[in-house]
Amino acid sequence: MAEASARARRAAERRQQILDAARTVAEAEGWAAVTSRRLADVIGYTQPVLYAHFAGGKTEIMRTVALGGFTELAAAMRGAVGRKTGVRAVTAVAGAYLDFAAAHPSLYEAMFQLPIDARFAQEDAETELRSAFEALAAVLGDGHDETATEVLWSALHGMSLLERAGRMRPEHHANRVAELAARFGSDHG
Amino acid sequence: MAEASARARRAAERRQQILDAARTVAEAEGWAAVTSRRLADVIGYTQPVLYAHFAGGKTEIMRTVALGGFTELAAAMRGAVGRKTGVRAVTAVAGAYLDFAAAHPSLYEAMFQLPIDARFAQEDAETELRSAFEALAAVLGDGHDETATEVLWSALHGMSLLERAGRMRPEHHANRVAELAARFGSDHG
DNA sequence: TAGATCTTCTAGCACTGCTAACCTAAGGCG
DNA sequence: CGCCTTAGGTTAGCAGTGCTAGAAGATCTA
Repeated sequence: MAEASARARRAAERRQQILDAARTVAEAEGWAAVTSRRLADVIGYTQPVLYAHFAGGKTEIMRTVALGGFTELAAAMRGAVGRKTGVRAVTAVAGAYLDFAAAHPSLYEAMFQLPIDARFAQEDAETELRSAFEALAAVLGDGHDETATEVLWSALHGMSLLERAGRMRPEHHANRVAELAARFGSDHG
Repeated sequence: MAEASARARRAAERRQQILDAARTVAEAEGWAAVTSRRLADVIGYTQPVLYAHFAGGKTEIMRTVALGGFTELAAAMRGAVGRKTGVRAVTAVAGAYLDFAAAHPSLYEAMFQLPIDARFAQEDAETELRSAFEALAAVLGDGHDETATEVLWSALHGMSLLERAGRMRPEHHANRVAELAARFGSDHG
């Protein structure tokens, strides 16, 4: 028993090591640099060990990293909003969202570029995704169905990607957030 | 001279062949299937021929395909809007945009996932990009600076990606377009 | 017809994700 | 204690990727 749990613990530790390595390398050099040989090197083992912990290979590793990202994003949004309401709440959540995407571009990429196969506005979605969606829905206040939240999410997602891709004028970042908050912070039929 | 132009014409034809092949294969099987060997096969030559026409390799081929996509997108948006104004114009342009993205997912992917290195709201941007941006700006009417257009573009871009990724409820597509039009079709300080 | 040039191919490099087969070290048990 | 099973790790290799150097072939020029 003690042996078995020790075994399991060591396995869990290495599993976490792999995830940490993947995220670290990805953030530093992009996902293209996250190769199986590279990860094996970082954790001090050889390639096939990765497949012992993640049968799905690189894809499953990315997916796991991505789910952790949703948890972090949800926390960041909730922390930024606090007890604010209306335009101020939307401004806060938008700022937190865009800051998160800008600070962890590779993590964000894994979260959205990857087919995680789940809708946000759906009860049986992964709890990580659902939690992030609800943090966003909260700022729109009552009287709004989930459609409005989907649209707000769309705008934030698109903006973060276009800003990162250099398609938006960087000096107008604050203006865009204000514009967005004005259009989503007050009511519309 | 006639020989030289014949030579040039044949080169241009093969160049176009390569672009067509890339787009066809990409639309059918995704960009991962667009390999240099595959393209060479389709046009009936061997790999190195591709590099004679596109020194930048696969990246340059994708970039060229992408620029053509912007021209098509701009035309689709202008055609859909016609002489409409206000909420009806935004609805039309949003519909055209999202339809385009849904109809040509791989082309759209190349247009935005690739670092084309240009901002939309910028005078010296590639004319293809600039044209598409202006088609979008037109529906917002006068009295709006380019910030509002950037935000609208963000929302459309994000929505098209999230719908394609399966993160949005498909049956609420029309609701999202209506929601978006309501928030962008009327004035806001 | 001889020579220069332009075009195309063969062959191969260094890399990718992934896997089969072997080898070794540890744990369970008579 | 010593055997035997099993889990964990390794080496070696497959099929595929983008890309390129150098040889061979076709075509136009003089």
